[in-house]
Amino acid sequence: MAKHYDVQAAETRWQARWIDEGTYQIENDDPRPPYYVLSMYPYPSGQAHQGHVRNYTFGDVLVRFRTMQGFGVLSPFGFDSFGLPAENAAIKGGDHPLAYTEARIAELKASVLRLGAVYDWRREIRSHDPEYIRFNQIIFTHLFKNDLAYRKGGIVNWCPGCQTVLANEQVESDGTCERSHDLVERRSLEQWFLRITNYADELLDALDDLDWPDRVKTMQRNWIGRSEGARITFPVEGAKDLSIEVYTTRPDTSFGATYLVLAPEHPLVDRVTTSLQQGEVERLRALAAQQSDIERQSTEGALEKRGAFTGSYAINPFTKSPIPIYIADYVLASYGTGAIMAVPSEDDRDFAFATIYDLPIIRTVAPPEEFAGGAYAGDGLHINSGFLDGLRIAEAKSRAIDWLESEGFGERSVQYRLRDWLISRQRYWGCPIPVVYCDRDGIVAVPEEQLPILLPQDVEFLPTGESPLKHHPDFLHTTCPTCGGPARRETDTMDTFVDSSWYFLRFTDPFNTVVPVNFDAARHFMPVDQYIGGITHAIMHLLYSRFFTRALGDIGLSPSEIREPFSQLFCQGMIRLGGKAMSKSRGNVISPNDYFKSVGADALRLFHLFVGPPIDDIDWGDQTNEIIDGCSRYLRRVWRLAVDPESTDDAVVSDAKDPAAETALLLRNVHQTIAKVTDDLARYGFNTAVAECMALTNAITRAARTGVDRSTIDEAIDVLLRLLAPMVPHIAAEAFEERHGRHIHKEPWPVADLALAKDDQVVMVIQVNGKVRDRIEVDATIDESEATQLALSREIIAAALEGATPSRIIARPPKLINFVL
RNA sequence: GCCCGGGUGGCGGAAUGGCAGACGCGGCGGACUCAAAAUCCGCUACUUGAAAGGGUGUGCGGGUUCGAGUCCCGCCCCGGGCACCA
Repeated sequence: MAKHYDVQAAETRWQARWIDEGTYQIENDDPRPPYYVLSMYPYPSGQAHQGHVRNYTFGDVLVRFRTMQGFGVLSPFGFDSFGLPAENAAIKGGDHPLAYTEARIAELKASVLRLGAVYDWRREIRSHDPEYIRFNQIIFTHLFKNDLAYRKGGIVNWCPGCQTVLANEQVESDGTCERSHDLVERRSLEQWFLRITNYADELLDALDDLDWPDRVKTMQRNWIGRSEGARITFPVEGAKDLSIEVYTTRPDTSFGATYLVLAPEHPLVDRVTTSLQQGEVERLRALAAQQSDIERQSTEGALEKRGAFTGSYAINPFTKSPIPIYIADYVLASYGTGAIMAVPSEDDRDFAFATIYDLPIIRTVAPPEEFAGGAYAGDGLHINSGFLDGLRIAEAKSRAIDWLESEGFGERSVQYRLRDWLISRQRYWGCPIPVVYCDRDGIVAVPEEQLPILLPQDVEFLPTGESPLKHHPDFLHTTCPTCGGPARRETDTMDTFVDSSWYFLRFTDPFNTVVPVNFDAARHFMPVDQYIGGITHAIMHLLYSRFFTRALGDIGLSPSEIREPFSQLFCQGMIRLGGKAMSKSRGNVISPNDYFKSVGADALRLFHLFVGPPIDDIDWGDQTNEIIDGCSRYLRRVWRLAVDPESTDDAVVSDAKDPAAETALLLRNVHQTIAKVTDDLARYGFNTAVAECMALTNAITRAARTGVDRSTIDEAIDVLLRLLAPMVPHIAAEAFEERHGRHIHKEPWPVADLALAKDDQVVMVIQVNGKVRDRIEVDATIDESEATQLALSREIIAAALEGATPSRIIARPPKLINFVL
């Protein structure tokens, strides 16, 4: 009597067993070669969605595959459990963020367990755990002491929807908040920053050697935005002690600098503005201050209203001529020196501005004959440029800088688009910044032994837009750790990206209660061999993590030789429903739970692996359920083949051929499949790995019908089950146990015997003038002349040649022969 | 505007410069069944042809090559990222 496969029972039984037996627990002194597979830890949003399923399935396949290959695989899981949704829910009258978050974690964890993804759960991290908070705060105080964390006032991004400031990385290019999509405002506030800019060059240069997708590397390069040029000092005419420094990437065009432009917020604006121009300058400053970034960066609108003359002049050090000083909103205070020299002949914006304000335009690079007019940014010979005349751009640049340096008017300078990372948030549900403000001692970091500073539980969540911590006297009022006098506690919490910037290091030894990172464990497992997650984190999380890994190393909290956290990164495609990315905030989520109940986790996993290349986006559409049913059907077929062979024996015989040849064919198939699947899994070719397994299944079915002996078929089935084990772990385990009483996930990965995999008969294609005219089966060792003779002996070929003698014969035995007339 | 991807049957997708369409979905036909479901077997790019066979075909136009989905040049379309950064 055939054994029925009860999907629910089998899947939950194996899931319990992997945990109970600690199959995927790993010790830090494990003697096997280490291998670290990590899926980006999720924000706990409740039930898993298909994006999670996809991510964790890919990771799980690698964990199980590498384990079977003999690696000591570290596969941890955790939750990025601080964040706004929990607090917003509380404000809307829901549970306390803590209760809310833990309930959502429980839901998500249940889905992950039910998917059959395996982790060393002893290592689970939750960002809101007091222990994790403590280490986060210890790291912060070390960053503070090493001057990598600092407090600074200035213009910052304020999201009215989230009621907090944001890092530059969290503002989209259209000036909206990356979370809430509210228009971000500019406010002048004092905030906490981390000095990521100290690492700008290293973060940029190290990208070259990283095995990451090019688009992610490009995005990081653009974000860091290194540019090389010069700072040039322009003395202000008639004011001995006053000069304006500009940054330019084109010092070679300095002879064409016909005016200067300061950002409206530039500190010298007041000093260079004459009383006559006061009104005009004030009008523009007021306008710029109230404008959002989006308006200010718009290229639309009349430039007439966007600039103002200050009334003063500066001396161009190259020409010694006085040039007017303007202010304009298109010059950003935060980049370079907040002031530019305008060269209208070689810069589009300057050209447009100069045209409207009727400022002189002097060409310093000769444009080509056919040039239509306007600003010319291309290469050419310099003109009107004194000692630079006749030079091309590159040479002129370096000569100009040499001159500036020798004359004392400026120097070579490198600028970055990257700004320091603003990490303070005016919200409750995050890691408190462990600092107090004392009237006597100023800003004081809380000593390590007094950490963690935990969030008070007894707070009220009101829709006032202010952090409840500000109104919690017991939290707010404290004593200064230095002088013991009264002090005020910092009420801002950290950006949750801080939590996720080092959790992968913590995973290597989360049991350690003394230090954030255990050096030995980090050296053993780091860097992460395979990091898997969405492209949405291409800049923020991945850049911050690269920065943290370096910074922690440099301040002695982690081994300093570990510079890069993730040696290989894989960004899976999105899942779209109705043309839109599937996400909880859009409410177009398809829960995996229904599929667990109907077809089971294996079928759903198989679908995600098979449907297409993992890097591509997938559309969840009308056909999706049919494909999932097809996956389920395939698995039932494998079950019957492996556990219930009688059902296939019924159909036997009709096809009986030469059993010896068929047996050899099957064996060849088996070993070719092993080679292909092994290769595919190592390079994320999951869809083709599945296809190969299906093809092998077809071959075994046919072999059973054509009289191949039982032992060869059994051998093939056992290989098939082992190849499938990482992808569909439950049914493979159940079938293998049924057949052998052993645990398939403790079996070694099959190794291809290349001698057996070799074809001895192959199909040779015969072409005439590159067109396929015939194909014949030949010996794989056939040589050129044999192949040619054989091909010429074919009637079809003789007919195609029409008696002519080929002028050329391209022979590529045993695959192809091409007669060229 | 700049920088990445991508464009292959009815659909998802395969193809180290060498048989285009593996594998699957859907469809069609058959076997089993009283019947249905399930399962199994076969066919399934387009076109012409009764058939054998022929012709055409990987977004468009050129090129390299004995041979191009694949390499090169120029376009078109789709998706994504960046964009007063001096």
